[in-house]
Amino acid sequence: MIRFGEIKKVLKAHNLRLTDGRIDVLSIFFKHDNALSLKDLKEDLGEFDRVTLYRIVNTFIDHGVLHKIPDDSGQATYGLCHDTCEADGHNHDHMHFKCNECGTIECLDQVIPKVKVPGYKIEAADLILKGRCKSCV
Amino acid sequence: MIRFGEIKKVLKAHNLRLTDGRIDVLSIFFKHDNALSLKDLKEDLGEFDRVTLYRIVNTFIDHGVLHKIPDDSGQATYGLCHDTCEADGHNHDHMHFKCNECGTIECLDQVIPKVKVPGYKIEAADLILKGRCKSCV
DNA sequence: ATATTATCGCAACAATGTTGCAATAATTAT
DNA sequence: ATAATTATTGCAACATTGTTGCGATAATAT
Repeated sequence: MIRFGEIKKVLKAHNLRLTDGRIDVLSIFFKHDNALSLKDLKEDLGEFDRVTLYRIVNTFIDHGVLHKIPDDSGQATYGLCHDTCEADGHNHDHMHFKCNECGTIECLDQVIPKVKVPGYKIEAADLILKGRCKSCV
Repeated sequence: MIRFGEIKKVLKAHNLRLTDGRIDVLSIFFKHDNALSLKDLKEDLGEFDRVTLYRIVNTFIDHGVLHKIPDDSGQATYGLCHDTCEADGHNHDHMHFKCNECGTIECLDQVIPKVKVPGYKIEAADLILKGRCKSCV
């Protein structure tokens, strides 16, 4: 069960107005514990304006509510941010996992190991593991 | 200087016919040492059929000549594969680097550190580092 | 309750992904 | 070297997704 108070808190914390669309989108993310693509969201929402959804997701990214997870399929997915993300910058250090079987992408708790590359200044990293998830092993 | 023999060898090795378009595309990859997007290629090629380019790149991926590097910009880039890639599967373990300054994406020689996640079967990994590249530090 | 300001919904266009198919080019067999 | 075979190209066409502008509408502040 998703509490409205939870949702409200998140939106307020990120300086976002409480609108129906945003509440619906955020609810969907709370309901799932995996990352979702725009397509997933659209399907879950049913009748919903494409552009509005696009803008809601982008606004969420800008305000540190969601983070974008790149995928070589071309279909990016989005995952909920942790408390550490704000409008002025994301702050992620966890890995992602993509299941080759069911296609699900999820955020893992594990932290990306720090690597060094001579001559380069590394500021952030994206690690996407691929294989079989818990449910598909 | 790019040798035609080099190009020919690669195409033949992957069971691909030697066509003008493929030679041109492959030349571009040999000429650069960073990954390239479809847009980059199109610009470099000048007059060139969009669909043909799209198919050439996809064919190259299918046959293990190029690999796709996901990027959260939505614009995927492509990099040359090493000898280990064949039509029946890619075999990469190197990291990628994206420069936040100049936008360039390159393949690094360094190998992605192996990680384990309890309950998951990991078969492959994509690591994209972000920061300042050698030229932009 | 009203003023202010952000968001929505729609139209519109751009860019990219994708398929079918006839024309053409590359390879193979003769 | 030529003909037969097979793969690739170029184009049209359509689907999907990204993106902007703008008036209507809804959310917050006064």
